[in-house]
Amino acid sequence: MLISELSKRTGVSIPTLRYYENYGLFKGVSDEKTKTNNYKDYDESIVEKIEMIKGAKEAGFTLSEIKKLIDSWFNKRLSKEKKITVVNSKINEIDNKICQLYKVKKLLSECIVDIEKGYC
Amino acid sequence: MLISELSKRTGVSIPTLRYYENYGLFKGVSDEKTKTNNYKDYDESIVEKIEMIKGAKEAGFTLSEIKKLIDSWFNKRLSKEKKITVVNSKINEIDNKICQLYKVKKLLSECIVDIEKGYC
DNA sequence: ATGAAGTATAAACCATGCTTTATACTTGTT
DNA sequence: AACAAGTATAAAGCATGGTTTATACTTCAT
Repeated sequence: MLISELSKRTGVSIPTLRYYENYGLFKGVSDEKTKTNNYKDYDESIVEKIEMIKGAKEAGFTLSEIKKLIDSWFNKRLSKEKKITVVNSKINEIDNKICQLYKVKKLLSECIVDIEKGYC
Repeated sequence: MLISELSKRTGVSIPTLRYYENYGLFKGVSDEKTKTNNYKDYDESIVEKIEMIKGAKEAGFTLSEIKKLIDSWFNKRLSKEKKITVVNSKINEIDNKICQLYKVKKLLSECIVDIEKGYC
């Protein structure tokens, strides 16, 4: 598919998609031999990749972190063990974030009690 | 306490503290009458406030969001009910973020299975 | 009383993650 | 054939959340 469809499918704006592609998060292919233009083609796997990027971003990861994750993920030279190590360390980070969020939630819940008591 | 101690107590750099103060997240007092300087004094409640800011930031809230929360929190003119509404809506946002993090975690766990099977 | 260290303020600078603008080529419709 | 709409690239612009720099005053130890 072309970039406009990719944008529709993922809900990510065209400039942002180009920014991501330029950043190295994914790569469309432009078939230089058979086509007169250099329009790029994006396949289904890229839709999935972008959904993953969106999720990771909402979870608070930076593009640089996401890129590292994707790079190790699709790097054929990396051993299974090393890939798993990278992904597991991200899972740990997510656990920490979840833990942090529960702490803030607790703080805010206490805050509500204080408000009800008229302390603030 | 003075700003350098506040920095030590909270682990937040002095320029960042000044940035936050300037942003309106808290306010030190400089006693114009009794002191020859204009050094500001920060009390214990400000340490707590900054811990809260740190937590909220790690949880992914922007300074602008945090400011709104603090403003409503300490705004005497706001009714109990309105304060509680503001804080509850933040709690909802936190729940959503937690949910999102679990989704990404699930994605990464599936990814590990794929790596083990040699799919990527 | 002098120099090092702490404080304050303002302004410039910087990285991240985009968005906007400008330019140029391609395609598709009429 | 011509014009709107889509694609590509590069560069500039922008908001957020700081850090760095420059300048000046205050305090503290000697």
